[in-house]
Amino acid sequence: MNIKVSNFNLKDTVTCGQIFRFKEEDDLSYTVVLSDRVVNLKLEDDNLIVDSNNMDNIEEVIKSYFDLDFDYDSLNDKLIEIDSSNKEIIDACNGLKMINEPRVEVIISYILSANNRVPQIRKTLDNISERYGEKVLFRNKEYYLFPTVEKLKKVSIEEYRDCKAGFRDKYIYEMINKIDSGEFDINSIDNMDSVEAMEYLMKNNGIGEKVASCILLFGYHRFDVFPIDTWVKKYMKEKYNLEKVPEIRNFMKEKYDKNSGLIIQYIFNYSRNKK
DNA sequence: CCCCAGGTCGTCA
DNA sequence: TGACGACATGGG
Repeated sequence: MNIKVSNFNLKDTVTCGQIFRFKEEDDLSYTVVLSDRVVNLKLEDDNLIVDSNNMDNIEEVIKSYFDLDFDYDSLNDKLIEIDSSNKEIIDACNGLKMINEPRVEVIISYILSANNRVPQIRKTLDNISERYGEKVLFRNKEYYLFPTVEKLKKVSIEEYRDCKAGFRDKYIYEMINKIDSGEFDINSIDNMDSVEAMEYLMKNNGIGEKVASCILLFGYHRFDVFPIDTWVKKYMKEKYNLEKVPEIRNFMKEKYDKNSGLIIQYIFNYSRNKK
């Protein structure tokens, strides 16, 4: 089926480091494992061609996951108004959307991201999914959904280690069990402002400032938090001669306030692609 | 064999 | 608070 889209940059949205479990196909379409199904997406002009093993409610599912109904244009205009040099950065990844990732998956994914490389994060997530997630057949190939908490609560620290989680094995184990017991309530974050939400997330082992902001940005659509990583640091050093994280944080907060997370993601993408 | 990765933790001052 | 080494894993 087709979905009419405008200003949607499928490639950058999928590949810019928000999500890990996707594959670029030979025809330049993207196969992505969502929470309850596998989808293949191909962009032809303003048509998003969607295929899936489960087409129920597919338009709503895709629009929600890829944030297609959110108005980015006016935010982008605002960012350019604040600093006209942002035009180059935004143009470089124009149409990039902030994905709405399933919450448990985004928490586990970014716990894994600490001191880790993207291919390794992906491999570990695939291992966990293959061992404990539901198998799905799509276009004659096997895929595995990210496991439910019901499944993961039975997984031991050693088993996470076997999935190559490394020293983060215990963090995942603890987090899943807190989610299962209700000690950590993934939905209570909706009722917190971002400062409270950061504190709530960072009470857990394995979640620091960087991981917490990724979780809020990609899992909770919070544009007022922003991860500061090596690529952003590099850009800030070159452009503004800012090196320390607190300095960068204050600078961005003052300059962009509620939209710092969005411009940071553009900067990340820009800086990383430029190499 | 060393270095590092979308960092965080524990420890020690 | 702030600095600093350790930490699993795998690729360069």
